[in-house]
Amino acid sequence: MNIKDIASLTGLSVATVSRVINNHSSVTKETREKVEKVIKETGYTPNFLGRNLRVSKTHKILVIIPTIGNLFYSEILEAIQEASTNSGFNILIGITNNDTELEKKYMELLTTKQVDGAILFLSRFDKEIMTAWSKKFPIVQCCEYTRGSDVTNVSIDNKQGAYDAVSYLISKGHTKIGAIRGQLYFASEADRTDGYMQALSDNGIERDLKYSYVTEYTMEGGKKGAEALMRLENPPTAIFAYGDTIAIGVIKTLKDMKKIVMNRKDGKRNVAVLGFDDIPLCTLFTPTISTVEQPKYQLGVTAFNLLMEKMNDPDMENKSVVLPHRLIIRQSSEF
Amino acid sequence: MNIKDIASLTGLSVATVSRVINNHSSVTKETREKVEKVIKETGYTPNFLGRNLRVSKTHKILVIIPTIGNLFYSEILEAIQEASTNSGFNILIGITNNDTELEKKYMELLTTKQVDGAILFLSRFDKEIMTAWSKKFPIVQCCEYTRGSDVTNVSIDNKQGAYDAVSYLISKGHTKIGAIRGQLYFASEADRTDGYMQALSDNGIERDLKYSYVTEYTMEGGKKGAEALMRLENPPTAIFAYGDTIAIGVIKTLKDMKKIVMNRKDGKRNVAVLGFDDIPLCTLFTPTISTVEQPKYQLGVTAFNLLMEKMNDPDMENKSVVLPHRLIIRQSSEF
DNA sequence: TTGTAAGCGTTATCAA
DNA sequence: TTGATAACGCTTACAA
Repeated sequence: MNIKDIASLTGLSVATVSRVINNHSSVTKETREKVEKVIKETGYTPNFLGRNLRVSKTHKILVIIPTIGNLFYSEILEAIQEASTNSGFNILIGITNNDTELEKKYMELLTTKQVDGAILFLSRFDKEIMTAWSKKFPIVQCCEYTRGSDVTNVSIDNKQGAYDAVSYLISKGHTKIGAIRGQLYFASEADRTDGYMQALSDNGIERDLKYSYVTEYTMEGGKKGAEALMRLENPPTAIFAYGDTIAIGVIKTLKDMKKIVMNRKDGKRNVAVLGFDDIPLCTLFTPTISTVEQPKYQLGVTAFNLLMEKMNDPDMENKSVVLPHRLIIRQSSEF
Repeated sequence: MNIKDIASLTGLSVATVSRVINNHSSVTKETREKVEKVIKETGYTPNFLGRNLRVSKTHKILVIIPTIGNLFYSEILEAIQEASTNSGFNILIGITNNDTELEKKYMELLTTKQVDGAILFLSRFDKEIMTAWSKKFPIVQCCEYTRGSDVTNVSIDNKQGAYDAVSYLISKGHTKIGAIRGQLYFASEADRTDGYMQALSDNGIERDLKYSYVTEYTMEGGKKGAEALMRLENPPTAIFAYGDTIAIGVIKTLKDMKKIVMNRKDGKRNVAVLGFDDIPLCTLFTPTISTVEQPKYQLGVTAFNLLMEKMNDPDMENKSVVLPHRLIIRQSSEF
C-alpha cells in the first residue's frame, strides 16, 4: 500500500494525494475529503523512507551521551526528548561510556545522513575536528565545550560554580579541602578545577596536590576517593565532589568510617561534603547533600533550540550560551 | 558527493562501486582497490536515505519506555544499546511518562517505516491491539506482557517475586504488611499484587485493603505512601514497595518520622521495608535496602535478541521468556 | 486546481 | 567480472 495505490483508488494523481498528505492549500475541499476518506479506509501511512530521500531530511537528531545511569544526564535527556517531540523530531541515542571509538561511530550517523543534527555531551575531540564537524553538520555541545573550537554550545560557568562551592567551604572554616573528580574527559572538569584552585589562592590557601583524587564519575568512584583521601596523614576536613553521584559514594563511605555521624555528640567534627549538579537524590540522602545546581531542564531545552536554529540556518554564527548555576546549601556542608 | 561521482572518478559503473561498498565477492582485487582508494581520497560515505529506501530497512529499532529517570530502566536500556550497537543497530528512544497518546505516536515510527522493530516497556494497550501490532511488526515486550495477547516478551515471574518478598516478611513475624504500588499501568503490578495476596492467604492472613496504597513510581510517591500508611489507626509493621525508587522515598520518610532509627535503643521496632528491582542505590542507602532483584542486563539483551529473531523471521511463533529473579536481604527488612 | 514526470541515492536484476 | 537500467516511495517543478 503506497501513494500510488491511493492515487488509483481515488482516481487522482499521486501528486494530488501527496498534496493532501502535506496539507497543501491548493487542493479543493472535495478532493481533499475524497483522498482523506480513502486514506482512512485503507489505513495508509506514508513511507518515510521515500519522503526522507526525496527531501533529504530525517526529522531525527542524535544525542551522544556518556551514560544515562547518572540522573544528571537522564534528566537533561528527558528535557531534550520533550522539546524534540513537541517539534516533530525523534531522538537517536548513542551511549558511549566515554569510548572514543563509539563516539566516532555514532558521528557517522551524520555523514550517512541518518540524522539531521546532533547534541554532544562530550568535549574530548580536538578543537580542529570539532570545528570541522560543526562546519559540515548542525551540532551543539551541551554542558561542555571545546576550548578554541568554533561550535555552538550551552553550559553553566563551571569555573564559577566550583569557585562558589569551594569559597563556601572555606567560609565555613575549612582549609584542607579535598577534590574528587573524573578523568578529565570533559572540559567542565578542567574548569571546575580552575575554580577550585582560584578559590584556594584567593583565600591564601596553598593547594596540596595530594588532596585531588581522580576516579570515575560514579558512586564507586566516590567511595574510592573518600577512602584514599581519608587515608592521608593529614586528611581533608571537607571534600568537594565534581558530581552528586560521586558525592553520594563519598558520604556513604564517610558514614561507614564514622567520619560523618548524624547528631554527633562526641565533640568531633564531621567531614563536610559538597557536590555538583543537584540530582533528585540530594534531598533523600542522610545527610541531605549540598551542591551546585545546574539547570538541567533548561540545559536540555536550550541545546535543542540551538540545534534547531543551526538546522534551519546552517550558516548561523555559533554561539555560546551560559546558563545560571546556584549554590544550594543543605546538610552535608554544614559540619 | 554520491555513488555516481565515485563511479565517474574511477571510470567504473555505479553498480560496481556499490558492490565494493557492500563487499560483494564478485569484484576483482584491482577494481576493489581502485574504488577504495577513491573513496578514501574523497571521504565519500554512502547516503543511507537512498539505501534504506531501496532495501526497505533502517537498521534502527525503537524503544518505548516510561522514563529513564529510574535507574531500573536506564540500566536495561544501556544493555539494549550495547547489544544493538554490537549488531549494527541504532536506537530511537521514546520516553512516554505513561502518556498513551505519546505511546501511540511513537508506534507510528513503525507504520511509517522509520524503524525496523520495537521493544516496548509497556502493557496498557488492549490485547487485540497488541496482537495486531505484533502480526504487522516485529515487536517485543520487555519486563511486561499483555494478558491474552500473542506477543513475544521477556520478563521475570513478577507474581512469584512478590510472593517471595511478602512471604519473607511474614516469616519475620509481620502480619500487617502494607503495599505501595503504581497505578496499574503495568501488568507486572497486577502480578505482584497477586503474589502479595497469595502470600497473605497462604499464611492465613486476611488482606486489609487499607494497607494498599496507589501512587506514582517515584521517591515522591513513596513518601506519600509511607505517610498515608503510617497515618492509619493500626499502621503496618512492614511495607512492600513495588519498586526500589518507591522504597527509597518510603525509607526516607520513615526515618524522618523516627519509624526507622538506626541502632535503635528505645525498644521499639523499626518498620521493615522491602523493595523491587535492585537498583544500585539499594546498597548506598542507610539502611541498605532489601529487594527482589531483576536481571536487568539480561532482560535488555534478551529483549534485543528476541527482537532480532522476530525481524529475521517475521513468521516466527511468539515466545515468552521468563528470567530468574532473586530475593536479596539487606538491612531494611531485618527490623 | 490537478497531472506529468523528473529525480532523490541506492541496490539488484539481467545481460553482456 | 562488469555495466545498463529499473525500481524503491515520495515531493515538486512545470505544464495543462
